Amino acid sequence: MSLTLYNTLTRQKSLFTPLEENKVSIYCCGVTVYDYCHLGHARSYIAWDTVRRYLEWRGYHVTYIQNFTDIDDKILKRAREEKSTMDAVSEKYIAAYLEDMDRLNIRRADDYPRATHTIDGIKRLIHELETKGVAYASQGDVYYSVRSKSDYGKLSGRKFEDLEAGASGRVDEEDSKKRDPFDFALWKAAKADEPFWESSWGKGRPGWHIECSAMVRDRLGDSIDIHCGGGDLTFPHHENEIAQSEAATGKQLATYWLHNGMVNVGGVKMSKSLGNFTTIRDLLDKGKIEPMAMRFFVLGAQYRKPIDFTEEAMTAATNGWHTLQDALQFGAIGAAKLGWALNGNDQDALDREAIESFTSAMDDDFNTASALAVLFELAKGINREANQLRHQGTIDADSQTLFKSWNTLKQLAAVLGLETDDKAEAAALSLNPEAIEDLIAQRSSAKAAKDFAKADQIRKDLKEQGIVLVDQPGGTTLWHHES
RNA sequence: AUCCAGGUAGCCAAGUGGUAAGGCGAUGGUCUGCAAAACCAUUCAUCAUGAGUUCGAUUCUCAUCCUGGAUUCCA
Repeated sequence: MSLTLYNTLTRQKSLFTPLEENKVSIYCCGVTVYDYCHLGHARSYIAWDTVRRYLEWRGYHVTYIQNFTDIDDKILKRAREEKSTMDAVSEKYIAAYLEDMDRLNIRRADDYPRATHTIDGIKRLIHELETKGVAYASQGDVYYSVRSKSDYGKLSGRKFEDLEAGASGRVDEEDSKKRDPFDFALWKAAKADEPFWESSWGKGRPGWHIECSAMVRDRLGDSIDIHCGGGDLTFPHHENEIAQSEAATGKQLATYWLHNGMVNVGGVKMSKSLGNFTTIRDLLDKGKIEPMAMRFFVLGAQYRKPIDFTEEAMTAATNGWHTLQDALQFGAIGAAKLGWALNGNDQDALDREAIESFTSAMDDDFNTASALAVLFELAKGINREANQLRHQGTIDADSQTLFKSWNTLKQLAAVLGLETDDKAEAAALSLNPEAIEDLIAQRSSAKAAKDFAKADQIRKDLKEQGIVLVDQPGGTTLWHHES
């Protein structure tokens, strides 16, 4: 089996071959920190987190770098609005970003470089481009000369004629400083009351695209394996990154370019500028959806496809996740009633067929939707046995076989970042079984005396503590933890 | 307008040159004093439209229509 992925650069799926055997370097375009993250950001970073987890599970040693853009017009605007400073605004939203992503079980990057911490690298890169004659200074600004690069447009599939068609009628205030309207800024002269850095071109700050080129080089080198980000960054951002980096180094910037599809609302892209966004913390804090259900929602479609955000979809995702969650939490029940030893290191007890199906789904450009079907197959078997155990006190399957299914499910779900809260599980299991049995006995007496009000009250009380009672034929009552 | 991606059951969503995974929902059933939950079963697809290639296409090619993204900050 071999991993194949869709490369925006070549417009087709191709075999994944890292530059260095068993090692993968990933650079992911991060957020501009001037506001809280919305579902669109969640989708993107859940997708890349899953890619990273899968590659590691596949045996690669992954280095994952993601930047924060902390110098930008919108941050400055926000700072003025909040009567704050650029730094304070950045810090606030970086902290918020990390909080949100932690809740979605998105693992922290190996490093989070920031534009403002990479000024030297940025200036050095611009100087190199100037020396090579592909960049020029103009009234305190520095521009990249797009036409100096013969393969400009190779990532987005654009030709200059296409660009001209789209640019017609648009007049940029910077145009007077540019030699060509398609040239873009590497360095911008400082405006009054804005933060700036000293440079040989005068006081100023970096343009948007250059920071990523500099940070990739600084942290990962001239060439990396995977560069990823939202599909809306393909042009001009990633196109320009390629232009700058490759002009400077003469080497290919990234072998694979991966782009995730957008989250739509009512058929239109969710975006801050349109104002049709719902923040992650709003969804999570208001109990509209659980973190893992949000993750499940995102994983329900292949990462390149657009997905629609609707109330209905949130409900469906929640219900779907609960089905998997039930099966995942069966481990605790298995330990309590079937004597399973959960030491978290059961590499041998795995369902090979399921592992293979899962791997072949994920090997095909990270097809999480298809991979989830494998999880549901496993969950189905587990939940059926769980039902037997709850209702009859026994299971049909062999305990070891069942353990194998559960163990496989647990591992594969973790590869997708779908994990249950073990602490809550443990807390629930710590309730005293004797006390529960005692209450069940009281309820049985009440039922025998036709005092159904009392019987229902006992059942209700237990329910509030997470204990569900199931009456059996013949008068016995089994109980289990709510999952 | 140009470039890119896509149009699969009530909804979401995989996939394949030989008539199509999975999830959600719905319906019925098991169980029960009544429930709830869970489990079991079942239901619905001329795979956007037209043409072409082929023994055969939903899957390949072309055209058309529709949707989204990009061309301006954007995950």
